[in-house]
Amino acid sequence: MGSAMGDARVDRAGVPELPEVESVRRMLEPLLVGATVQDVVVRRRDVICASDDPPGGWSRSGRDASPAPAIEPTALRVGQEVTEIRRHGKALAIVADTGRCVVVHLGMTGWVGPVAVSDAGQPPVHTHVIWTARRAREPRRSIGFEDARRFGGLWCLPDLRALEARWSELGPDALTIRANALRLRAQYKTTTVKASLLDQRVLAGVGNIYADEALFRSKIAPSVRCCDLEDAQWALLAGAVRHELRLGLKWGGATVRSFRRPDGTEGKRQNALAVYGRAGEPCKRCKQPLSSAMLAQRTTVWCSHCQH
DNA sequence: CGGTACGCCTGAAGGC
DNA sequence: TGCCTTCAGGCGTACC
Repeated sequence: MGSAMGDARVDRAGVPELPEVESVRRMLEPLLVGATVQDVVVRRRDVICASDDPPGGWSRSGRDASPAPAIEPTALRVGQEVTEIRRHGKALAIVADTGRCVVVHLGMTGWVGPVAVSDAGQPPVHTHVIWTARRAREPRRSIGFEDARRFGGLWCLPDLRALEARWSELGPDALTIRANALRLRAQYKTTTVKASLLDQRVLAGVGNIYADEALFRSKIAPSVRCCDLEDAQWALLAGAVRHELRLGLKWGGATVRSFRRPDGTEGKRQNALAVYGRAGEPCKRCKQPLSSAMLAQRTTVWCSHCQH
């Protein structure tokens, strides 16, 4: 059935946060770097956004009905060679030797990887763009961008300068975030620490799951205002963010739900989550039932006994 | 500035 | 079993 044999399957149903995106990047690197693009098929044009949309932004108004994006969708043109695959926060960029690149956002259900063609020769329904590329002395490979819910998208940029400009509007990458960098960006904010962790302009890469997990690890309540945090707490928080993201990466980017390993067995990371999805269940530290509330428009779970 | 609500979209999961 | 509702989520806009 699938042509994805041998490749580490990352979670497709869970929500891609930084570890999931980094897992995809690492999986793509050996497949695409050094490969020459031989074909580009755009099966759904509206997943391709205009290059001047705001960073991390989805200009819905410019998607469905627009006759054509500002830049031709095939920024990764036939004949170009892929030189690298970058990541910043939750964004990926496939960079070509010409400097042109395609920024990929996975949204909620997005994925990039080998296309599993059906017996009838059809790619999965939600595979919207397919690049066929070939490295010297290797078979042709079809790599697809799929995204059932289409909260994700692709942006075609003309050069690396445009990529850097775009990413400079995001906060520092969460995987290597240092306490001072985080504190300097958020310490005077009157918003809650949870909202700031989710704000990609403050810190790039953290989503709802890892925000709650990092707050639990650092024993900080999600509703605390940034400006009320002590220096020591910023240090704890930055360390907890790095720790949780690295843990997620170690598990192959598994988050929750239908994480499957290449052999089809269930992943184990979901069992390792301390608070996310465990509202009402006992805290792993103090055994008191975990609290749950909407904060920053997100379901938030924490231990009111351990976190202050 | 911040906060709140809503929209986008589909599939999984739960209720009846 | 099958239909119906609810929920999940990143990130934008609109409005207070």
